[in-house]
Amino acid sequence: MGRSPCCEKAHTNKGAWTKEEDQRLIGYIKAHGEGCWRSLPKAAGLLRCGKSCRLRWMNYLRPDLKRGNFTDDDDELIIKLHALLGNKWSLIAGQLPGRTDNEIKNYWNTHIKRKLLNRGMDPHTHLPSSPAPASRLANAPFASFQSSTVSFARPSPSDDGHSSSGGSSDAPRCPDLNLDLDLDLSMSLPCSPPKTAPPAKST
DNA sequence: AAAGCCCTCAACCGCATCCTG
DNA sequence: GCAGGATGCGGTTGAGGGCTT
Repeated sequence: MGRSPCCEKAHTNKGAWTKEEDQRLIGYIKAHGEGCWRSLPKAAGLLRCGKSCRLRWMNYLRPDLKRGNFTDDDDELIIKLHALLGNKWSLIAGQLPGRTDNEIKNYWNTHIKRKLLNRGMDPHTHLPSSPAPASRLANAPFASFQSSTVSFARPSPSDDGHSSSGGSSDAPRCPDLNLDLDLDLSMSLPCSPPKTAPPAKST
């Protein structure tokens, strides 16, 4: 089916945002709040698609964003969450206040993937990428997490390959596991302090 | 000092899901 | 119950910067 474009592409800017555009967007959202992304660009005087505005705000302009410097704890948490959730970046981001799904996704692809590969682990399955001796497993902190903490049955993301976007029939939102994330995570993070602070909801 | 290569991050695109009429 | 519209998510791409040769 021909999906109508989300905006009049002929009249929208694309590419990097300018300072002025940022200021307009920030000013508008401060005055009117988030929401109605489709109509926001026009109302704010921006020649941008609503999706682009939302993305810019969510990933870059939001005041509560914590940028740069992932800690080792963050790394481990992301790895564990990825083992639990797969490529559900927004869910993972939800456990890391101040971080965005895009940021985590990029960080995963650039840093953590390599980190896991260096540990001899497959970044998709979180299993040893090659038949590894037990001693090697013991060297990987996450391996112990795998075997001892994560005993839930989760079809490996790359197992079927087409788990993309969870577009499978009538499955509920998180079909793969019982997502008591808040509980499970807070009690299964051996290496991180009780940092299960809920997303900083100011006001 | 210059050229080429690699890495990182911001942004875009298309699809899936949710919500409302 | 159905259809259409809006929003959110994940994958992918391109530009810019830094590093190496």
